[in-house]
Amino acid sequence: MHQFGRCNKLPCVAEKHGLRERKKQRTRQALIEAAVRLFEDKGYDHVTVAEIADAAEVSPRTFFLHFQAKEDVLLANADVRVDLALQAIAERRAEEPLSEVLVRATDQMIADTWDSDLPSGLATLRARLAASVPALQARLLQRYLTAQAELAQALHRAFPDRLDTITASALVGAMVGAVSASALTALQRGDGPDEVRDAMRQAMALVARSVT
Amino acid sequence: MHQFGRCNKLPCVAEKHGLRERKKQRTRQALIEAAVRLFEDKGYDHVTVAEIADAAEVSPRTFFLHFQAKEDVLLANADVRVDLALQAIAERRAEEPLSEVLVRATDQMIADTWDSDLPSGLATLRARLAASVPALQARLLQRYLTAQAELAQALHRAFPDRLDTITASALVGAMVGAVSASALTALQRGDGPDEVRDAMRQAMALVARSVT
DNA sequence: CCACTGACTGCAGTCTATGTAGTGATTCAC
DNA sequence: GTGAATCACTACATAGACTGCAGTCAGTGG
Repeated sequence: MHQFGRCNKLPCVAEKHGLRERKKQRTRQALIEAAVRLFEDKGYDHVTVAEIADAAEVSPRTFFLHFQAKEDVLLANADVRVDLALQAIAERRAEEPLSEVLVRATDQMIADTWDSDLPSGLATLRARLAASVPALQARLLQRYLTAQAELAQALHRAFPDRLDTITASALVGAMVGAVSASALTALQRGDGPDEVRDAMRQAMALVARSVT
Repeated sequence: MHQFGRCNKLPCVAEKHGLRERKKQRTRQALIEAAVRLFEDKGYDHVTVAEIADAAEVSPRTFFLHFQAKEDVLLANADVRVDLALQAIAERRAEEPLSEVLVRATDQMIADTWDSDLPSGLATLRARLAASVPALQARLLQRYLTAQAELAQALHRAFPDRLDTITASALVGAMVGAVSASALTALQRGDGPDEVRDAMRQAMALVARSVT
């Protein structure tokens, strides 16, 4: 379920960063796993940060050294996906049309979600909790917004003539909005990983059609 | 579902629900005004609920009898009027194409939101704070998000052959995502109300193009 | 071997938010 | 009118998220 020792950060280059760093990542992973398990058991609201820390055998204070807020422990891998999309945009081939870049970037994110979050059930848990816990929902949206801003800026820089700032924002907003909405609907319908991925791709294709 | 919403804005004198109700609305208004003034003075983060309550000459406990959370005091009158969009969908004329219904519904929300926010003196502050305070940002979009499911369902019912559940979700998600993202970008750029509205319309048109 | 960094700890404190038990002013039933 | 019910509001207490500070100690690098 939770792959051990898997490199969930960027390219596994930074893996050899000494014992100290490895310990830190082990603590972080322990916190995440403890949190997920407790959330599944007792529900988000009935789990305190102190409990999570206790289950991970660290001080409560340490939790906040790793995560800005209680909610963030569930969004731990979100940053990686944004980086993937940014990279995909940066790697634009000469004369590659906008629609292709957009699809490639989005497909990267979908693929990563399918790889890491969907099989582990993390995506399902997150969707279920996000639907029922307002604080989490808010935080999730906030994350999406900052990510969207980054992506929009990158896209605007990649196509300075074609896309003004507003259009770039709208395009990214449409893409993220469509993909997450369809994913959420599929998840709530009880679809399996493959079906969820297909729903996301379908949404992506829909938005891609608006850029010709 | 809807609070008694005759007039949620300008001084609606005719609300003669007895002395008790009038007193309640007076303290509510006092809380809002105190909050706005303090937020302008010291910034959102540096104002505590206790201070707001104190300035309004009520107990801190009373604040939470009127508002679910600190953020809500600024969004008190900024309800998302989903009804208008739902109504616009329900009023679909025979043979009216999907894209037109979509645009009509979205335009309703844009126009109404903006019209009712403009005359209020708080609109500017709310926009500025919504663009800069993450917690508010999230709370505001959260309201739109809750509307998405309703809208998607309505759209699916209006076009049962044309739109399956996933596509309807994707479409609504794309629309809301695009409009929100472009509005936020415009706001953060310092645009005035009219420019923000134009940005929203531009985003709407972009998404509308994906349905032919 | 030793200075230094940095992950982690414990504690005290702030602030949001809620539960509980009241009080007093309105409102209603008779 | 008068007693009872209602309800906004209060004071008090508490949970729990999060922070600042002053450390400890293991890991790192010279």
